[in-house]
Amino acid sequence: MPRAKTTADVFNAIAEPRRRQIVELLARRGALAVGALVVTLGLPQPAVSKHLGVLRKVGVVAVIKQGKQRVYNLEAEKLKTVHDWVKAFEQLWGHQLDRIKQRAEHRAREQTESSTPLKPRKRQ
Amino acid sequence: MPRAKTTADVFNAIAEPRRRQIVELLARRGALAVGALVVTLGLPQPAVSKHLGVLRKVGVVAVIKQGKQRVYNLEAEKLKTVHDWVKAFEQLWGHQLDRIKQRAEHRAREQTESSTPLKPRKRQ
DNA sequence: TTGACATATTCCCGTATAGGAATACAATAA
DNA sequence: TTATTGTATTCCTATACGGGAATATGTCAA
Repeated sequence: MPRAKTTADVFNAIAEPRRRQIVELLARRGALAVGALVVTLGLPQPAVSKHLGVLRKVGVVAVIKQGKQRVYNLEAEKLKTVHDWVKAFEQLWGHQLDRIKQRAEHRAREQTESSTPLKPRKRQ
Repeated sequence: MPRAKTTADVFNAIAEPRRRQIVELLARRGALAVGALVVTLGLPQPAVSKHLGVLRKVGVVAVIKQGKQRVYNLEAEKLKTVHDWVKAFEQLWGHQLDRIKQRAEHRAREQTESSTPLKPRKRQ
């Protein structure tokens, strides 16, 4: 199986730096038409349209027609998925790194059903 | 240019569901040897080793040798990059979605230097 | 040594890209 | 209609994947 499609989920969609840039822009400046994004990003228009297509397929942006323009705006809630996922590990960085690592090394002993006897590890 | 390497940055690395699973496991159960991950994930060992290789290259996990085992543990700080990125959009979801959309539509008018005059948009 | 176990690496394959170039489509104006 | 502007789509190519199978490497014990 190859890599998942970029449109498979939000994680894949925002893996591409340009697409993250687009998200940032829409967040900072509100909804923007394709042309505005083209100018700001300095990318060829088809490239921008393609990236927007990916973001749209995963629901991170939405379009509204406005004359001949297509105005894209951010659907930030869709980023909540990612937020919630990383947030779960928030407590693991910051301060008590050492305690975490110790616990980790401790657990490392009861690995693998073959439970290889390992020399005792100085704990706590 | 093809898609960026999965080892290009943390965003690309965690785009793969199995790798997110590995991260979750290491967070929940502390450091684990490859064998333990193989058992828990139900994946062939080479697959697990490859995923760990990617996570290791971007610094999300670290290895320590322990006998013939390789014990991997999470380096959660590396996920902070992602956390910080999405956190910036936190305020955009939640309640006042409508107000945001309104502002967006408002801004949509001063798009594109060609500043196409657009008919006023019914608001509220 | 040899053997057994744990893990990593290599090779193959079908699939999916991102970017560039060219073109198609849509909406409006004249 | 035709022309023009704004955007999307198609075709191309080089690159990179993830999984499977097979094999290599490493570490310890006998």
